[in-house]
Amino acid sequence: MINAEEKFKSYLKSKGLKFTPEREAILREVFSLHKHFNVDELYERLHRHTKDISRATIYRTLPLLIKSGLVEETFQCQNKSSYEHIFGHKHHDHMLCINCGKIIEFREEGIERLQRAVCKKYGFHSIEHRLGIKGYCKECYEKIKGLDK
Amino acid sequence: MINAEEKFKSYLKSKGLKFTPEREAILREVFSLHKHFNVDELYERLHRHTKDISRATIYRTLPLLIKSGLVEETFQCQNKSSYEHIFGHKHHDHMLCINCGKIIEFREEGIERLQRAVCKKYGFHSIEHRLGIKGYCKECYEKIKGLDK
DNA sequence: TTGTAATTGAGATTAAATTGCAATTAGGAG
DNA sequence: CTCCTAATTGCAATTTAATCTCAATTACAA
Repeated sequence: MINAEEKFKSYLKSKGLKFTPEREAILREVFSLHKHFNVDELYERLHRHTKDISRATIYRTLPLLIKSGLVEETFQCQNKSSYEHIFGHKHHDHMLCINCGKIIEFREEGIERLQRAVCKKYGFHSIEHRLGIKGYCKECYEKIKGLDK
Repeated sequence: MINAEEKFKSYLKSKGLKFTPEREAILREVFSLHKHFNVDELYERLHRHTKDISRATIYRTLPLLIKSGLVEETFQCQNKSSYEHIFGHKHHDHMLCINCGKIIEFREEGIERLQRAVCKKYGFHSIEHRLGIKGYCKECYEKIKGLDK
C-alpha cells in the first residue's frame, strides 16, 4: 500500500464506488489537517481551500473513509463527532480537558495488550476500540484548585 | 452512605435543589433497571410503571444523577446515549456487538492501573474515563465467518 | 403557615445527521 | 473514443436527540 489515496481508491473500487473530485478534495483536506476535526471544521476548511462541497457529501464520505481504514471517529464533544486520519499512525487514545478543550494523545502498549487479552478471553472480535479520559489538564486543574472548587 | 436515595438527597441538598416526586420516581426506575438504558427506554418504563413524567424532566434529572455519582453515561449507540447506575458497583468497561447489540461488561484491573499511571504522567486530573470496544461477539463472528464475510 | 426559588410539562427550538429527488458524472463495456 | 448506467451530488426537507422558554406548581426552610 503506497499512500492514503491509493488505499481509498482501492476501497472504492472494491465496492463499485467512484473516486469523485469531491471525495478527492475531502480526502486531501482530511490529510492536510494534522489534528482532530469535526464536520463543521472540515466544511469550513474545504470552502476556504477548495471549491464548495456540501455538508451532505461530507457526511456521506466520512463513513467511506472510516470503512477504508483511513479515518477514525475519535470522540464526541458536545454531541459533535470528532475525527482524525489514522493512515500511518498507530492507534492512540485521548485525554480531553473539560475546561480548556485541550486534547492529549497517548499510546499505552500495556492497555492495548490487555484489551487484546480481554477480547480473547470472551471470544470477542474487535473492530474498533476507544478509550477516552475526561477531566482537567495539569494547567486547568491547578487554576481550579486555586479557586477552591 | 446508606443507599442511593440518601446519596441523591444529600447531593441535592448540598446544591440547594429539591427532592421531588418526579426525581424520586426516576431514581427508583433507574435502580430497578439492572441494565443499560437510554432516555427513551427510561421514559417508556416510567410511563408503564408510574405516573407520567416528561422527557424534559428526565433530561434534566440525568445530569443530576450523574453529578451525584449514581449514574454513568456508558456509551453512545446510534447517536443515543446509554446510561447505567453505578451505585455499589466498581467501574467497568464495555464490549458492544455491532451485529446483535449484545453488551459484555468487563473490569480489567491492569487497564485501570495503567490509566491512572498515564494520567499521573501527564498531570491530568481524571473525572471519568470510558473504554468501549466495538466488534462481533463470539456467536456473531462465527455466523459471519460462515458467510465468508 | 408562608414566601420564594426551584421544578414541572408542554410545546417550541436547536442543531447534528440523514434522506429524497432531479440533475450530473465517473468509469467500465463495447 | 463514445455510450450507458448506476453512483454521486447539492439542495432542501426531514428526522431526531437534546435543550430551552415560560407560566403554573411545589418543595422546603424560616
